[in-house]
Amino acid sequence: MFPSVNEQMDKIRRGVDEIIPEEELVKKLERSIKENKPLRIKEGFDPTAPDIHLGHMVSIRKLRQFQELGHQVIFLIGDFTGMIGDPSGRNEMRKHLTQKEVLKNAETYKEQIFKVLDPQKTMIDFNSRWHAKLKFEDVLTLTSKYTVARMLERDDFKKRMKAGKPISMMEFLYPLVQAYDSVALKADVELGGTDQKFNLLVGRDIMTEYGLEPQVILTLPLLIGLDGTEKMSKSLGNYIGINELPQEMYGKTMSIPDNLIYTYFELATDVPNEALAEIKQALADPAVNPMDLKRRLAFEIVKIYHGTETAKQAEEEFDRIFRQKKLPSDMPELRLSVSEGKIWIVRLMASGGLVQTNAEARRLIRQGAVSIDGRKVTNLDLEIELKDDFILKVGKRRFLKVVVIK
RNA sequence: GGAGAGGUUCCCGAGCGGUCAAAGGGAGCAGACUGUAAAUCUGCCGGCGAAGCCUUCGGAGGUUCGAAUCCUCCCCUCUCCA
Repeated sequence: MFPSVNEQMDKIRRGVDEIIPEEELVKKLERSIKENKPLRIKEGFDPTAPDIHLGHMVSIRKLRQFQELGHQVIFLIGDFTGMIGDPSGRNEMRKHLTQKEVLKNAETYKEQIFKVLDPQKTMIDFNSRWHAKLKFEDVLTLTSKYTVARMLERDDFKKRMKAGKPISMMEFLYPLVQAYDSVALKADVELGGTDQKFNLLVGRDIMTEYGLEPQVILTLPLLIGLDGTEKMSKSLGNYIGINELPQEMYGKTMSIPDNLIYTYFELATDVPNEALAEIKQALADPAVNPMDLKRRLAFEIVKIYHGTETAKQAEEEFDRIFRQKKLPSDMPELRLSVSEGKIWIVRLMASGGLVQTNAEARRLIRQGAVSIDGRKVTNLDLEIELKDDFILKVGKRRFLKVVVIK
């Protein structure tokens, strides 16, 4: 029923940062095979961020692999922990979401994760289910099982203490709250980013305290975002969302720094391990243009979320616009009436949605980024006579077709 | 409870009575170059039909011809002592 332990471990190990401890995972797998019982694989998600991006997909895809191996995935929505906010960095206490909002976000999650996960082998749960019921007494019991010194070992807390940054008591409790999720779910394995290592380890300790077999921890590298330095995140805007248009996805992928190509192949695509090795070699070869590998990467990524055909189209479109410098096959239109006579270039850019403010429009014109039907605009006061249709281009990739209605 | 330090534009971080829409870095955007929305270099980077004006430096008042800078109260944070 289940593949052999070795076979499973091979698959599980790819793209993983750490398995803590590996021997325990092997034992769990052995037992699972013997008793013909799937392992319970858990990962927690923030209820406020239903915009899933490639960074989230690194671990979600790993969950999928566990499903392929026959295991049970528990997709835990941290609607309770969400109001605390994970104490990573500078984020603050979150707003308490209503039941309605939580369910709505959960729907959004489903719609996205099931592009990759198998709904049959996915259990979606909410941690408010147990946390909301805990009495203060239970909370005290939980806190009695861990010490301040150990909690301060968390790298983030340590740094903030040193830097004189605030740590709220609530945040301080966060790892314990999350750890209790594993107790409630009796998880066999918990996945998370490398930044979650501490929290996941607390989960192990707390499970033992509650007389359960501790979960095995699997940490996955954090995917670096489009900027090439920070981890991919919605708040930094350096992400590729899996619901984005194929065109956007392709282009954004092409915008990653070349030195990230391999990592993206490894963490964000399905290319087999042998192909990965080839790619690594090719990247080291000065005769190979990294662009070609990046095109392949962009193609692979779009393919996962939109299918092969669409990925091809995205590629053609990208080539047309950026390599051949031609017009896109499809662009937003702005309809204006001849009766308006003339329109000021700056106003046109703003009303066409090409810029946010007039100042931005002026700036772009000054920088030589604006053209009409291919002719550069240099005059800030230009009044355009509305006679025939024309194409307004701003920068390399903002286009607007102005249609004049007669 | 006591004594200090601090809250600055998207982020980090300088400024400490006018020359401040506020140094520097990051992000972002643009141009050049190119092999790509890579890298690199250069420029821009609150708003307004704009050589003037408006809004911004935790909040509310006040001093002053003039405040991010000084004073008062309030909110928030940190450090040390208890």
